[in-house]
Amino acid sequence: MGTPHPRRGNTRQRIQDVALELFAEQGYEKTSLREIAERLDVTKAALYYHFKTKEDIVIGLFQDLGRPIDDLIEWAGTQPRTLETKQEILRRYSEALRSAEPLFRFMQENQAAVRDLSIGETFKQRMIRLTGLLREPEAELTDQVRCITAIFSMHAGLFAMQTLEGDPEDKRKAILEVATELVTAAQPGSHGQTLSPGTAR
Amino acid sequence: MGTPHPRRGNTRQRIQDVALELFAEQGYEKTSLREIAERLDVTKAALYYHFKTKEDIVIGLFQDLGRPIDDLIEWAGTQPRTLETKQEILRRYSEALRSAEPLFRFMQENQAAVRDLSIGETFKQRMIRLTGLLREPEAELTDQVRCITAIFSMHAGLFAMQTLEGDPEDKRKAILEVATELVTAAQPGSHGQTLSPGTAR
Amino acid sequence: MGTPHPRRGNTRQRIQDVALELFAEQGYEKTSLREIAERLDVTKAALYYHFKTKEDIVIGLFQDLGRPIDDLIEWAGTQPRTLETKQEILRRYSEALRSAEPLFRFMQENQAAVRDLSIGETFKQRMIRLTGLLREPEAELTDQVRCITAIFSMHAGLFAMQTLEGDPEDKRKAILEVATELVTAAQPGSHGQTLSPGTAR
Amino acid sequence: MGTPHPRRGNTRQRIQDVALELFAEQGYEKTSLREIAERLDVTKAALYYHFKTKEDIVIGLFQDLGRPIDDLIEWAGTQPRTLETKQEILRRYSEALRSAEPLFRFMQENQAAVRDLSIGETFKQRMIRLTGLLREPEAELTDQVRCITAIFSMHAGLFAMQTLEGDPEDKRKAILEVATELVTAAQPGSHGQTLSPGTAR
DNA sequence: TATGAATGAGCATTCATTCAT
DNA sequence: TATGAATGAATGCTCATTCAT
Repeated sequence: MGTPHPRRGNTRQRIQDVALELFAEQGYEKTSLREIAERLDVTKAALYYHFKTKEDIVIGLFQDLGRPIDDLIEWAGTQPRTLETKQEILRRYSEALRSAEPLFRFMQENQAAVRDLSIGETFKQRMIRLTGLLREPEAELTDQVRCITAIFSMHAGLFAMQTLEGDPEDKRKAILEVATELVTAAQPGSHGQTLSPGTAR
Repeated sequence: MGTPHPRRGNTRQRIQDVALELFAEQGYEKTSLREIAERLDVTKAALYYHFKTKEDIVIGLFQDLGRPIDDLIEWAGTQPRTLETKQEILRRYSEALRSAEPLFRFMQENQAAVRDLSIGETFKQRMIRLTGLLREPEAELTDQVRCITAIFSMHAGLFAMQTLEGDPEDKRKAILEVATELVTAAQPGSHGQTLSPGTAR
Repeated sequence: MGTPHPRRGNTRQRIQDVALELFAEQGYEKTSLREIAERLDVTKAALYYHFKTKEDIVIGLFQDLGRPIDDLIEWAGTQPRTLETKQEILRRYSEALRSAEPLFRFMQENQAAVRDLSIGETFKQRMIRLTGLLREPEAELTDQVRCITAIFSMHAGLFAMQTLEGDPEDKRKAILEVATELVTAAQPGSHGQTLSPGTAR
Repeated sequence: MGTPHPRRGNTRQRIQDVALELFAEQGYEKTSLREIAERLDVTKAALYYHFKTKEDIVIGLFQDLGRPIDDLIEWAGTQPRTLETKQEILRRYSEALRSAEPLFRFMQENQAAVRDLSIGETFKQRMIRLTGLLREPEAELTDQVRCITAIFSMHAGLFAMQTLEGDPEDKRKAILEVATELVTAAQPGSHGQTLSPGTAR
């Protein structure tokens, strides 16, 4: 009675949407399957038809939304390790983050929880590979720190910059500019150079 | 001394120690009071003699270990907003982080969980005040980003730099140097300046 | 032939085969329809096309495989209550057990579960009728025990004799011999007789 | 209100009592902790204060009630392997069964379920050791079967003999007598002997 | 002759918390 | 300064079953 829910074929997608929303908003552990189910007006058992476990939902999200990062890493692996490549990596990473913001906020804010989900290690490996593409293992420690900071400043952007007023897109560009600057300064032979005004677009 | 229950009367302290260790290691939600009690070889009820709730343990930790940050902020409020002050803030912050590493790792990795603990907001306010002391509200967006990044790169240091080999103390100094550089570059009138080699100690 | 789905149209049979295998191996309650379906590479719903309920699968098994016992009882009812008849009953029962071993092991090891399946009572009645054909109600208590033991020693053979080394068929014959001996000793007027070497084949 | 249940100190015992009763009556899997708790008028959580898992309840029962069998086996191990010893083993086993009847009925009727409880293997080992004390490994197959049957006829007594009318104690003695007879007949050098009237008491 | 999608009831287990002693 | 015993509420998950297609 009422609307007796016609078996819509998009339930799996809807579960993922709601789950990500709640995970990002309240945290992974605090979000119960009951809550997700209720919000979708289905039973918990329905969730289990589509996903084998709660963790499986996260895996699904990661596979669907984490793809751009994988692509980026793969692409970067084929490029020469030039400064230009590194700058392009940052540019693309910035965009990838924007397109999957909730997922990354979720990972960022639930590191402890995510750590013992199967994807925790996967994700960590990705980040290591990504930073590995930016830093030169033989460079000075500070330069390596610059590169890693470049990446993580972008993550910080997901929440720490909320305090800043201004158009989100402007902020994103500013963050990218600073990150680019850091990577540029870390480039071998660039020491003592002028901080270039940046070329982020 | 040397007994399994050294120096009676310090149970409160021991609870905090074990709790912080477990919170940082496994996450706040995943750590149960049963686990803490077992590890201390007391009953759960004993925990409740010393702390009113689970959240209360965190509050206690924060009051005891978060103090240096409070002091830092208060001190900074009395100083002139010069570049030197900002550099000194970073220096002190770096040290504060080192001395309370597990607490900060815990906060960092459990943001979602901490957010709806009473100290969540408190902590957020502190960070806002802290970044407020570094950045100039009228400065360009990129400069503000530089300042915020300076702070958060230090947080990232708590885990992201594990991938880097080298003495932890060396890494800390390198991170501080980069942060200092960022804040320096953000200083009004410094644009186009040479990146100074840094003065972190 | 030889394909994973040999001879379409025999699904009902295949369900019974797999179900019995799993029921005997893991127990009735521990075996879920999901498991059966997965092993057959069909959906749970398919099972419901062939059987109205889980219990129905057991009923089906019983009807198909329990038949020899029914036949045996019916046949025995028409025979004179002589010692020879009783010996023949044991011989036939031994063979019936062998031919439907998994079913009997299942019943043996899941008595509690089977008890509140509709066939539980049916099965019990059969056993009562069967022992009724061997024992003489007016005989001494020990003689009655001998007869009942004769039957149940054969059930024990389904698992308890695993510990014994030797060819299964040899064991079966030995069990039959002992059972025959018991029934023979229970025969009115046989007391004080020599234990005959047995005539089991 | 009503009788606000004074914290009685015997809850653990009461749990075991009710659990065994229900396990024996309805089966292990079919008996839920909710049911046990309700029957005791406590919450499920209270059960978990006393037992770590459902399985743990069974383990507790086994430790408390299975003791006599352990004692018997240990005692038997110290005795000479004479016919008299074997007869005494049967006598004691018969009594042990009587004193822990519900536990054994439970094991008997829930073999499948018990098999993958930790005590399943334990129990099996006990039975193997027990039968090992009766049979002579070098004897003929039929003699070995006789010995194993002797033991298992007693188990059968727990349910199969319900059909027999008569005082339970009389039945027990009759079963013991038949079992004794079987073991006696299996004794080396006894072949062709007269079936002795038995000496069970 | 099946499947895809779902349900309702239930289960074992865990948790933070309470309170009399 | 603790403990023993318990609770109420929740959680993730599984199961047999249904039904439209």
